[in-house]
Amino acid sequence: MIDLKFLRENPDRVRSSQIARGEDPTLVESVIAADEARRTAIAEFEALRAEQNTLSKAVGAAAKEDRPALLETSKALAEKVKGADTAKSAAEERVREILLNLSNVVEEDVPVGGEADFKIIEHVGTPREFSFEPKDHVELGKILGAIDTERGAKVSGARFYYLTGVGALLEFALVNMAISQAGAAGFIPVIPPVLVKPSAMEGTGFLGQAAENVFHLEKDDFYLVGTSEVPLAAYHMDEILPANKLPLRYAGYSSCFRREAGSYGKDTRGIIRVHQFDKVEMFSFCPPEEAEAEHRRLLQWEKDFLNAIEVPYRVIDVATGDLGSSAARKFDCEAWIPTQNAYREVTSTSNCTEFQARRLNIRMKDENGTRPIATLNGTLCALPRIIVAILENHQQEDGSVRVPKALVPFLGGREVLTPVSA
RNA sequence: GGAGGACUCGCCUAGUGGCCGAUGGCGUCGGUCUUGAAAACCGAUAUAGGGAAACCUAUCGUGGGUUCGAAUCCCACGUCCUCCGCCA
Repeated sequence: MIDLKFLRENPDRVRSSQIARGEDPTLVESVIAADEARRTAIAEFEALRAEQNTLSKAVGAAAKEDRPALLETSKALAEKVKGADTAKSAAEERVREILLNLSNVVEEDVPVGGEADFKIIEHVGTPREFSFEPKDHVELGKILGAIDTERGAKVSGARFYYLTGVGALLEFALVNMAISQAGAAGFIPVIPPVLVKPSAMEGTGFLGQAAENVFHLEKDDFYLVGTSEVPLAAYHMDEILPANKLPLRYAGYSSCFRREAGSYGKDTRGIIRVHQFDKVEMFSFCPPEEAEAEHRRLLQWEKDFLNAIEVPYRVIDVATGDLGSSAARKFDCEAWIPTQNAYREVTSTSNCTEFQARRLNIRMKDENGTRPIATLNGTLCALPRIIVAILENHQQEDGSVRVPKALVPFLGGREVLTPVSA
């Protein structure tokens, strides 16, 4: 949710942000009009209410014989107050409704355009030249006894999989490596709930344009989170955080669930796009004026992790039209996937400024009083995709896979993953 | 799932229809005293909204209701605690 006052004072900023995103700029006018109506309604209600309050006091103080007359007027007034109250609530609700449909205001130098209009910030590492025909991760997963997509489909359907043997071990190793890296950077490790109430889902902005991609348990009105960003952001819902504790950084490890509606036919092979996967996510609460710097730090930690697993990747500045509604800016890291001859998104970091915090009613307190706080998130390690990147980039001709140096200690000293006998 | 009990301003607490935005203590902040500190004493100490301002309005777990008037009465829900049953 963007700030009403900011919108009132900078309608043009908001309008151009909406246009850059390819979203409706006329919402700005709607909010301003609704806000006018709201303020009028509030003034009316409050005037009546004040009158009623004084009158009510008079009733209590009045002599017995004067009461009936006073009660007469009071009763009539009570009716009016009720009406004005309803009108006020409706007007406020109206403003909120429109406000919730407005996306966050994008940062000034974000590239404008759609999904394809991202700007490449840098390339790190060079795609390897293979002296043999590289196998894809599905095949490697089979050879290593690490990934079983067939049985995943048998048991749960398309886009499900089992990680087995060395595949499961690889997940544990990567999670431990991620958590230990995060811990060194001051993140508090967290294992959050993955079923959340609508308020948490809505507060983080996932019930808007992203709604079709979340699993909903209708009977119990729970949502399955698509990322631990949700329970991490909502962790401090309705709280005021003291400034001297900021930035507060959390590293959440959880399963993530995504319906992948509208992606039929995309990435149907393998575990690039699945309904359920595990992820270590960084989340940060910090003062708004530090958000941009914090965003850069999150990006750096993502790069550190990718550097540690020794895969080539590039960093892109995601274009306005491809940002989530909460994000003012987003950087993606895309790892090189040899068999696709392409860079594919493996991590992503967003600066949500005060947008999420305002919806979740999270504020900070310093000597100048309470004010909104900024929230940021970034993927440290999305398991399946990182596993894909490792298997495909470090494979050897015989189907074995070299373990990146940094990961070796987390795999009990194992330096190579070797094919299991058939 | 069943039976009870609780929920008040950072914490603890007073408050059963108008004098209550709300008592007192603790904590915190400022001051007096002191070389400094402690103690003692004095004072301050919620949030949001409307208004140019004076000031006004809302908030006692949440939402409804009764009433001229609700922290206080009624209903529903939520959370926590205790006991019973079931269970990884």
